[in-house]
Amino acid sequence: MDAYELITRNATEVVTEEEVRALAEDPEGKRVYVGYEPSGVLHIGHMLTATKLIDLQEAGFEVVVLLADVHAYLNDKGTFAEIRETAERMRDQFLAYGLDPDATEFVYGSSFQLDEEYVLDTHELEVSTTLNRAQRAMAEIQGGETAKVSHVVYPLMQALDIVYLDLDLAVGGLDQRKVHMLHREQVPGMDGESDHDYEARPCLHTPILADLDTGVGKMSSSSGTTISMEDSADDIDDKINGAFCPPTRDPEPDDDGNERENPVLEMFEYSVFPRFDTVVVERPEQYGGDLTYDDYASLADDLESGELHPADAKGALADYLNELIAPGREVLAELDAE
RNA sequence: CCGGGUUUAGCUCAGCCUGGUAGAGCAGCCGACUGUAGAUCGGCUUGCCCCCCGUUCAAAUCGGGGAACCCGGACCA
Repeated sequence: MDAYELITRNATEVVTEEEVRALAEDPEGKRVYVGYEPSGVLHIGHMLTATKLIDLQEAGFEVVVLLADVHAYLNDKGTFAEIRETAERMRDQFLAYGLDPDATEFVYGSSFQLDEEYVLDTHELEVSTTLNRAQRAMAEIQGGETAKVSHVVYPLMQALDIVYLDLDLAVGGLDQRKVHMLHREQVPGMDGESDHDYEARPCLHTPILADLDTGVGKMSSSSGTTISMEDSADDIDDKINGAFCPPTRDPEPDDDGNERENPVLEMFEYSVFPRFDTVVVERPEQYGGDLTYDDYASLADDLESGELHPADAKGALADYLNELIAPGREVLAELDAE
């Protein structure tokens, strides 16, 4: 697999291909980031972007993980002290998940976002950005709540973070795309208070997993079923077993006409195969014995043809997810024991 | 600052006028059927009715006070 392929695999959107191809020519030492609001326990959505970061490390990138404490504060996630505490737990879990400690820099947002230059730049963006624009950028992140002033400042700061962290590439879930587009449109026109480079950076967007139980919409960490670092092996078995999984890549819409995905296949594609060269599906002799797959496509083909039964696929998915989660689960147990 | 509206199950809401300690839809859970899930059947759970005070034998319901949120007006002479 060449560098560009590795950098962009499983990405639903690359903005722009040309710019990322240029990075792929010499990825060594280039800087990429993802920003996360601190959260006590990583869920599979966090892990999905982390999987992409691991790809990028493999390609030679330096990874910056922004522990966005100020953003979490703006999004009403608790007192600043509480947020800082969960941020530390989050860092440990990312390392347990497989980020290379020598190639990963963890940065607290508050370590630079309160500097005078940064604050003035934020105000410059406030002047140049319409309320509508900022609100639209935030809509996906914000959820159903009524917009607060903090909600429109939030995406402006994200646009600036990419500048202040001296990045070459920004990564995020597809829900971050409007924020990234705001960065690309607004930042290049800035006067800017600092010595950083105010050029627009390319962006890479990872998929958003479908809801585990229905295949409709996106998996939510706040409601419904999600896979997280604190799940026991049994929890994962139960959750995966309950997942929506028709024997097809492309399920029919539900009765209300909502598009549906196959979340079991999505997790194989986006979480399991990027981290394991081969996947063994253990299967009782009566159903034909074990199956081995080297890539996602052949597994999905077998599910569609009926060669691989969904129940067996689920068993294998649960095992591999458990393997990915186990180190983080141990870290959490140690932290909680203190 | 002024005015109007809203607040009841996880969600959307009905009930309030005409007091008798709560309902629907959706969601969720459990079973049956499928070697998974879904669909389909069958069954089940859930409530500081925003808070406080009062009236009453009895308050989600009436009266008073307060809170949160939504919307609007005014201020710009």
